[in-house]
Amino acid sequence: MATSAVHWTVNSSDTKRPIFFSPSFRQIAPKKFNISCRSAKSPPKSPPDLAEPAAATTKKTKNKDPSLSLSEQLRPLTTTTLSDPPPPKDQSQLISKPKSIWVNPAKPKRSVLSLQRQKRSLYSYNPQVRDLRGFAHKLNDCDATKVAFLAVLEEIPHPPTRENALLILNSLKPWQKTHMFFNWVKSQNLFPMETIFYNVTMKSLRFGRQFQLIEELAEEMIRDDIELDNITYSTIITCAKRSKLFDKAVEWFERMYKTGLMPDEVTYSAILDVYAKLGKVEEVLSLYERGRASGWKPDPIAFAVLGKMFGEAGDYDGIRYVLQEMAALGVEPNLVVYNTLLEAMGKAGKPGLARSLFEEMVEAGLTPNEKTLTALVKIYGKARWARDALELWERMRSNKWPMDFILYNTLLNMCADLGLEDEAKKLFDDMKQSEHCRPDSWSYTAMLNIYGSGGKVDEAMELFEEMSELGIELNVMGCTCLIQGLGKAKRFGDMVRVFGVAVEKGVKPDDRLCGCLLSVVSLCEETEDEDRVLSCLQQANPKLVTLVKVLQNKNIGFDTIKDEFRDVIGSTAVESRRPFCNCLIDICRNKNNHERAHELLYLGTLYGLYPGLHNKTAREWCLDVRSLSIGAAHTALEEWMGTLYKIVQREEALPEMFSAQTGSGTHKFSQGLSHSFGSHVKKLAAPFRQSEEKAGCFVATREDLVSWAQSQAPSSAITTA
DNA sequence: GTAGGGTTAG
Repeated sequence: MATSAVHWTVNSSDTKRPIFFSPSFRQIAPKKFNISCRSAKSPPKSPPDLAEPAAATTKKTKNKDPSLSLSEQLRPLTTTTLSDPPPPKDQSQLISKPKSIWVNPAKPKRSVLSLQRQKRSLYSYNPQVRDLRGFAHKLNDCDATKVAFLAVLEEIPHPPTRENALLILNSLKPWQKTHMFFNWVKSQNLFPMETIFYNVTMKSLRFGRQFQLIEELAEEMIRDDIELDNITYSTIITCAKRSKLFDKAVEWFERMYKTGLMPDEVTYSAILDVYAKLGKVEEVLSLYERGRASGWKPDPIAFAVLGKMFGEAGDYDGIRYVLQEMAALGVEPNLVVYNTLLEAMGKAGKPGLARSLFEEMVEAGLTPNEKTLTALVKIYGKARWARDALELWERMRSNKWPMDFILYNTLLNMCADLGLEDEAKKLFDDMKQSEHCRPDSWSYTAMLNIYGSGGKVDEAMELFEEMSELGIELNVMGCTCLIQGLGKAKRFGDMVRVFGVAVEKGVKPDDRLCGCLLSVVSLCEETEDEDRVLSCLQQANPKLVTLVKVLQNKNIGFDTIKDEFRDVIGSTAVESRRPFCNCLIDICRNKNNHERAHELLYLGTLYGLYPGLHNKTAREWCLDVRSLSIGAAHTALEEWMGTLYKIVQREEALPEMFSAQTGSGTHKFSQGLSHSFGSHVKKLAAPFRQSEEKAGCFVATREDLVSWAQSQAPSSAITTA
């Protein structure tokens, strides 16, 4: 056994423990990463080797036997992590030595990263800096053709010595210019091209996402025996990452190890981010730990990477782990870390904790920036925390915290989420008067959302005209909001016109827009209007129109309906399936075609569009219609009453309580499902009454229900399936 | 845009 190998496993007999095995870590170990599953009992058969420990005197360290790639090295870890048996129960040592550090002078552990960050060379002052900068600007401004560039190069004010060339190279902006200048300097053969020239050029190429060129330069360095250092590798890796070429990023990291170069913390956190972006949480954590075991004290950037990763996974335990690690290591979170963690808290669905974290940040003396506030506003909006959102807005204004147009738009979206029409209008006007935050397509969309759902059709149409005048693009969501508002106001003519303009301008109708058009169909009273709306829908989704027509043909049998329905729903985006079914039911009910409505509800249930519609416990049966349209909710109620009637007739067991949930419609613009459902209960003379404690909840006892059923004539009017 | 790493919108 290679005892000098990097620690793959935790030996329960070890007296020295890495800090990450502290009890606090165990309490909050992130999901899917149970370190305790690793045991010394079954280490990999041939523990892989990484590099030698860094020698204090050398800048970089070579690996004597770099035979295994990183992924090969990681594989045993990831395959054993989940399959190994849990460790022995005796954890008393862990608890008694939470702060011990993974360093045993008698048996030094292999390092996975160099603790010394690569030093940069120092610049000496160049007295010609002004001339050279000016010249670089000339090169930046000239035509990007080779001819034009070479013509300007003739005017170089001082000879292109190493220092002069480097200064110019550093001042060039578009990657094409940097690349041309680099090639020119190389062709002059005045001095050997050192690593720094490649690094500067690569950085510029990275701005242009020119990964292929960067890779060519790297290969050229290898060919010409020019050293690739940590700066070279981190630039290559991050360029690949930003171009979403993750396999390339990993490949170059592995190549680096194979040449024996140790990553420093910059390269190391770059690769952590690569694995994080790939969603490889276990790999990231094993790299993190092994870095920690090498004596690395991660900096805020590394923690931002971890925080982002856990946020993307919605993993709240992971977020707590990051906070805990920072506290244990005495690393103060900076603004970016706070921003990342706030965002992560939002994604993990923890608005209250996000709020506390924000207050902690402000108390620590940090000033929130646009990104901080955007994250928080979004969280409050999604949580429907109107009071917190408005208080925050007030604080933003009084503290003069920074605003940008993304924050403005997020505030507008928050207003739409909360139905804050006046506030939205004020924000929108602020934007119009501002210099740098003029309303864009997003802002208009948010306003169309607010006006469309708030029934302010004239205001919405005014914005629509304004957009045309200002040349602001109407996107599919704005179009949907507008059509929704116009449909509700029964302004079918305007609706058809808006749809036509939108399609003409390139809006591609999606399933949400089709669902919206379908809901407008359900609102039509005149055949003429219905035909106009259907003709729009015909352009967007002809199969859906066919289904609407088939449903209205009473001669067509259930099996055909079922086939057509399955066909349409199967090719519909998942989030639009239930709305489609709801609208189809509404359309049938409006045409007094109740039988079809019941068939559709049956089909919707059959294909899983209404999960959780019925909830049964021994004590209570509940009908939850909160995600149903009015027509669908009525249909479901009728269906339920029919079923309950039969159960009573058959004298089967019944619970004590029955309830129907419609929701109370906290949203200002909600349709009043509760009210309409209540009317339908009355119409059916169903024994439910509105609960006094809970709005949007209708309740009945077993006795109510039994006496109701007994009072019904056997040929009850209630439709039963 | 200091030769290299991390954060904002349906």
